Amino acid sequence: MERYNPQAIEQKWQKKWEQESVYKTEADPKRPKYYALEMFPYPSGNLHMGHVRNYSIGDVMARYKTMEGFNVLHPMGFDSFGMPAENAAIKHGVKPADWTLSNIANMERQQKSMGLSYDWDREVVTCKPEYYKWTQWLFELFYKRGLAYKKEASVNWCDTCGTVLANEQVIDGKCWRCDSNVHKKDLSQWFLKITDYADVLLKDLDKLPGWPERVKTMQRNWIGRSEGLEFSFDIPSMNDKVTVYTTRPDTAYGVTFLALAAEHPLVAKICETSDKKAEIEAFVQEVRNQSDIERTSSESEKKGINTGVTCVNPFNGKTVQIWVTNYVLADYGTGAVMGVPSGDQRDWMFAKKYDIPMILTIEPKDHHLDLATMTEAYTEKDGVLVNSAEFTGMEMHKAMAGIMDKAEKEGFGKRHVNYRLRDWLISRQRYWGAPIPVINCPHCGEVLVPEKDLPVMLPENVSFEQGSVSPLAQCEEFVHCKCPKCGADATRETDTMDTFICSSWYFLRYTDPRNAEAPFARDKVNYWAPVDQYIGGIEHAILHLLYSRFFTKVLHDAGLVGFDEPFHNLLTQGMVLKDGSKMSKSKGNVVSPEEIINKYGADTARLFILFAAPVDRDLEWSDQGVEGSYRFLGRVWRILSHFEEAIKVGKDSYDISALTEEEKGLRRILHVTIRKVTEDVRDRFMFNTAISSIMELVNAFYGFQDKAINDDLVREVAKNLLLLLAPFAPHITEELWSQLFAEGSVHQQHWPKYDEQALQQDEIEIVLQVNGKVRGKLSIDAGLDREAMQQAVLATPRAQELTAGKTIVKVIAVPKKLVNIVVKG
RNA sequence: GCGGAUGUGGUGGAAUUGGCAGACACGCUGGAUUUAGGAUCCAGUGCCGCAAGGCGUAUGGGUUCAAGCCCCUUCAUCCGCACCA
Repeated sequence: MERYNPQAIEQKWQKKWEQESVYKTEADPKRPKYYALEMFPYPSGNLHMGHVRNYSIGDVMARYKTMEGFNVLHPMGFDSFGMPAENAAIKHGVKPADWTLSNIANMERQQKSMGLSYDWDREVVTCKPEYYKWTQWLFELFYKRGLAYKKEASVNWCDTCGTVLANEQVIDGKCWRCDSNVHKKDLSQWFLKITDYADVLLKDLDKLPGWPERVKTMQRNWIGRSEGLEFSFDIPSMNDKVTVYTTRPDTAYGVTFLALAAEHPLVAKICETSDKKAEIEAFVQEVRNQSDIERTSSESEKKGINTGVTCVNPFNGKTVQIWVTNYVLADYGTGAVMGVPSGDQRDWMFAKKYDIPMILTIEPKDHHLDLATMTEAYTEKDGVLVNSAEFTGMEMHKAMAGIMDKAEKEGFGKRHVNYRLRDWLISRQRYWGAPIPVINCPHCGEVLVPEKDLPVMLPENVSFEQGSVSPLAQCEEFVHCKCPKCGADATRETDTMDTFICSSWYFLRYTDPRNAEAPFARDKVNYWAPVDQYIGGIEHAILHLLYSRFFTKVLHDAGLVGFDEPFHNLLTQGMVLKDGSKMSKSKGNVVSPEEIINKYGADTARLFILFAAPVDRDLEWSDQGVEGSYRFLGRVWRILSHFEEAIKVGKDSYDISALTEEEKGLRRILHVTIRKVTEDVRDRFMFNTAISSIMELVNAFYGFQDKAINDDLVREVAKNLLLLLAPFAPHITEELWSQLFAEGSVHQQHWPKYDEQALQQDEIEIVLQVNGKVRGKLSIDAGLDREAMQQAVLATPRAQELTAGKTIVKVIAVPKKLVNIVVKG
């Protein structure tokens, strides 16, 4: 046999697999299915190592499950709408579609060079009309179900991207994509009512044991459910009311002021009649000029202004001042907060600064507090009420319930659940996205584009000028249309949808990708979906994974799918690092997958990336490590070449009892390896240790390189070695399989099963300990029970020597492991 | 500040249920082969020590015959959330 030449064999097999449609899949209700999915990429132009890691993990699972007999769906596609294509158009004058499609072509080529087992016939590209038609159709479904609406709101605006952003896309006050500062703007925008699903999105996280705890925690925090009381203070001078929300109704008797957000509608109303109008408005302006980061930092100084207007605490009839402040959030709760300095640290600091009185209402159970000597608010969630009328003396949790009952009974308040989660802002003032299929008619108002007219196509001839308004809004032929209801002249919605909409349902489209009548057929989606194993980066813990769950639940409620969670199991892979930090152009530490594949082949690249670290941990790239993986594949090639004759003359079925002890030892290692690799891949995603155990098998095989060995055993070892390695290194195993076994593709063989008999040993080595310290190793009969083992060990010369002149206090024997002799003296 | 994760040789990492710490690999050292280099094959490689032996899984303590693993303390690094009333 020739030398291992990855470049030659990899291309050969990739071509052959494609010609013979080896990875094509069809739904087959008679067979158990397995849906393996990697997060589809944005077509930036080139694969990076993170992609290689992602796809390598997914490909191992898909190939392994196929060999286990599952009907496997393993598709790929492109999340191809978004800003970068438009930026390329602005900068270089290329059309976003051309830029995107040529990037896709290049990335597909790179993906194909990895030898991934995708069914390319199912490819989904979100920027193609055949796909975004259904994205628009789904928008209309949401609209019809009352889950899509337009409203005027204070929204996040990114100047650089020239568009609004969803809350989830603002990271530390900055744009998730371009990292520039985000500020608030009042605009009329489209939202999806994800808040209607807040509770079920939260609750159903408990139905996902196959998700990392970390991701579930992040989603729980993001949804941010809290229970409390909403109640109203009367404003006698204005004949009005102001409603507050609190999770600490037990402190309601300690209210000494009322705090409003600068944006609260009451502020403007107060200004209408107030003689402090100018002062208040100046303060409001100052607050609104602060950046989001400043405004929401707990470190910022708490400031406010007394409006001079007062309101009445319905619990105790006390009159308190209404303040406008910079620390109350306008869009959480009611935008108004009861101020209890003794029970809340923020209120404490505010009251200290402005000399607002305090009332103590909660004390610890074991001692009294004195406002005069306190240095901070008492915020423990444990204590007894004081100064609280009929609730004085009551334990705080009991009081909390009692106080809420009182508010509800007397009709000035109601128990209320609040969420941190906001509705999803989905309109974007950009061109390269799916147009929102809505027409604005002067007579009929908002009208959906009829289904027969979908998709609303993106026009091709638009101009891109940086800093201008959305190209779509400038495109006359796009904007002007007739109202589908009354036929009058009307205008189109010129905003497009957030690309996260496109990616919230793509995994369903894969099940029926060419359907022209519907987003997917019910039988197909219900056969293949939900996804059995989803694999991707942790960066989508909230964004994509929350949105996809939301979509799935809405589609479930609409009867389109028979399940209500999209991803059964989730694996969040670690990052690929170089020199301790994430690969990036600016750091100059990028390793190009294409170069690595050209130099060593895809099998080496895949093997290294799977071997170098557990899948969920960050992986440090090592050029020397890659060499090591390449060397290992060379070793596999050489040892099988060396045994070529034996493999070919060996028989598949043979008399195992004829093997020598040494040969039995090798056979035992083989079957231990089969067990280990199976369990590591199937149960634990421990690809690194699966590969290391295959390496041990190869090392053991080398031990017979210059020795006489049974041909049948050689054949058995070689065959199973290739089967075990096939999911990790698909090309080299296919090539060796075709040369040595020639029974069709190695990837269409059955996954090997280990032989329980082969694992048995007559003699085993156990450890001898004295007082817990290792003092020797002994070989004993494997069949001995605890008692017999103890006797056998104590009788050995080594044990005698170690215990001579000492009193044996106790002997602990662990079958097949060790004997520990506890001695004294 | 709150929540979560992680911490093991020179390096990446292994130890699945409390039972031989360091599998496998990188690197390094030596040997074989080779005109030479490379490649390959073999052996060695936690630290201290000539050895016997001792020490050793971030820190300090505890439980246990036995602890990387369980409990408590402290520290470090990373991630998420963060004026959410």
